[in-house]
Amino acid sequence: MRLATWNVNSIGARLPRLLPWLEQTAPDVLALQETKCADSAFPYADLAALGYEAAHAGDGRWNGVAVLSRVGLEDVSLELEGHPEPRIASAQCGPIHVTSVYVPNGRAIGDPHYHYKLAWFSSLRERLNSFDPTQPLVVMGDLNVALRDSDVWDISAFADSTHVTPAERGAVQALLDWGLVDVEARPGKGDIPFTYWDYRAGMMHKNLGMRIDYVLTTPVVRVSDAYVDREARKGKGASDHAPVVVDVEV
DNA sequence: ATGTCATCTTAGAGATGA
Repeated sequence: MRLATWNVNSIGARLPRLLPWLEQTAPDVLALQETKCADSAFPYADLAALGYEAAHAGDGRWNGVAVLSRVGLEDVSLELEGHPEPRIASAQCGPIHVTSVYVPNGRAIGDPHYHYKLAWFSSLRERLNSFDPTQPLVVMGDLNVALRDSDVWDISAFADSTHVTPAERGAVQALLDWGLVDVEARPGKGDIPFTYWDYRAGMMHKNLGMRIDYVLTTPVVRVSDAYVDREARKGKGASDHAPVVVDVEV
């Protein structure tokens, strides 16, 4: 099976890039983040034409997540207890239970959104208690955390910044401690497999990026290949995130 | 690194968030 995750930064704006990418890459399951789309405007028909069912949580301008699948879509859940924003969507997709997550950005250390981010992570970890780490399970999406110093272009630029604090890293580590494995994409042409580059200041051109999009799997999901599709980040009309593509066997 | 992008309000540029 081929799994992928992609923060598309508006599915409406990205549809001319997303649909050809789906045809070319042909994932069996795709987790989307930042659809920025009311459910009534979600392009179900365009996706169905390519063979995908979709479970979408979205309320308009901000956030919004989805799970697309062409191998079945059962037991859909769009809720994280205590957190009404549409930041989680999960479903059983064939043999694997898949969850798409868009973790709050946090904005600045000490900001109310920073505490919200940590609380959201805590709820996500609690939610795992209703699952079995010996079963095939994937949690993927935009975690808005760089686990290691090497996951950002220059750690010295992140003094007093979010995404790299011990508390945020600890929140991701808690997911790993439950039994999830952080799938490491193979490097491209000698580059670090960043997944996000700011639109501003030529960051993509200079490869000043961050690895903040993750595919986390239980160990029974055997990974045969994983890569970041940097081509999808290039050119006109790109998202500021690149997709992460992972081939697995269950 | 702060050089962009997407969306909403409301009719054209500013606010917001990332």
